[in-house]
Amino acid sequence: MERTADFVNDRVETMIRRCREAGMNVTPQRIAIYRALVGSTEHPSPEMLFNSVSRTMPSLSLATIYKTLETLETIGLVREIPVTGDRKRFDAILEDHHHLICNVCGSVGDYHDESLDALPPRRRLGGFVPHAVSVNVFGVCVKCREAASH
Amino acid sequence: MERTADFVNDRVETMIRRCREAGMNVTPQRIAIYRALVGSTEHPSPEMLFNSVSRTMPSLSLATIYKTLETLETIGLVREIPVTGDRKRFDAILEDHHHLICNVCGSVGDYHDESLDALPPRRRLGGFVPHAVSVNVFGVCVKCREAASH
DNA sequence: ATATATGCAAAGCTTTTGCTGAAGA
DNA sequence: TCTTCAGCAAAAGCTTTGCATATAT
Repeated sequence: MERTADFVNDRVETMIRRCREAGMNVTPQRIAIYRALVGSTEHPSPEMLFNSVSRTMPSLSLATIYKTLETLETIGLVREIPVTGDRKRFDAILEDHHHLICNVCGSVGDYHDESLDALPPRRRLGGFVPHAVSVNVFGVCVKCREAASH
Repeated sequence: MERTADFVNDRVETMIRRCREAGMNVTPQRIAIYRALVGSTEHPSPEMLFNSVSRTMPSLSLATIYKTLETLETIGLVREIPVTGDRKRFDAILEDHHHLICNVCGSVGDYHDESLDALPPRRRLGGFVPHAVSVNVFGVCVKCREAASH
């Protein structure tokens, strides 16, 4: 939870509206999972979400996390992000932005750059029809750099 | 196998040299797996490599594919590429290039663009030290577009 | 009241690991 | 000859699925 309460509440309201429009039930689990995801900047895995949400909702099951993420993905509220490694990672921020991926610890941070947002090739690429562009910058994050210098 | 024989042979020679330099044995399995990977443009998963290489080397095991990919990755001959989905995908082409990812069938194609190669932020990004940049363009590939129009 | 979702447990897949025999240097 | 590797089978880990109960509308 690293974003402002106003931002998160705004997004949650939208999410509730979109669920109703899609004819889906609005359950406490769905709200809590979405709230945790939209409030986080670490692009959590299902397990990370489970650990954080189940603190306040101890009956929550990991299966519900998976089902909810898939459901929210189908109505365009959540997306899986491309990463290497063993766990899936998700994002609830769908606006153009890019990712800083740490080669040491695997953390995924956000990175905003309008010059990159502008670069999506809107033209066709040899028959491939582009919809969206995602830039991954690989390197070493602040924490790992500091840890290495000790 | 979609690249020229000369290109592939060249890379395989380099790979053999690098293995020796690293004090590793050069086995038929390692050569065959690397050859299949460097000769492919589809960024194969371990299973895809297994299917293609075991045609000519029936005794090959999937475990060897995994072990070999990891070994080759540690000496910088291979890398895992960031994708969504259930399977890992690998690339033996380490030079700057980017990926066209099909939202329909999950295929991963190459995409070369010098203007993108130039954009890696060489400066630090708020403490994050960038090493490499990878651009993923999501969209619909030629095959899926054609299939959809029938 | 009815349709939908949750939670549990089991199953399914991909990936990893341990060990023994085989092969490279 | 000595070290490293391949293959097998078993284990481990993440994700999905089926079903009964609980909940949203």
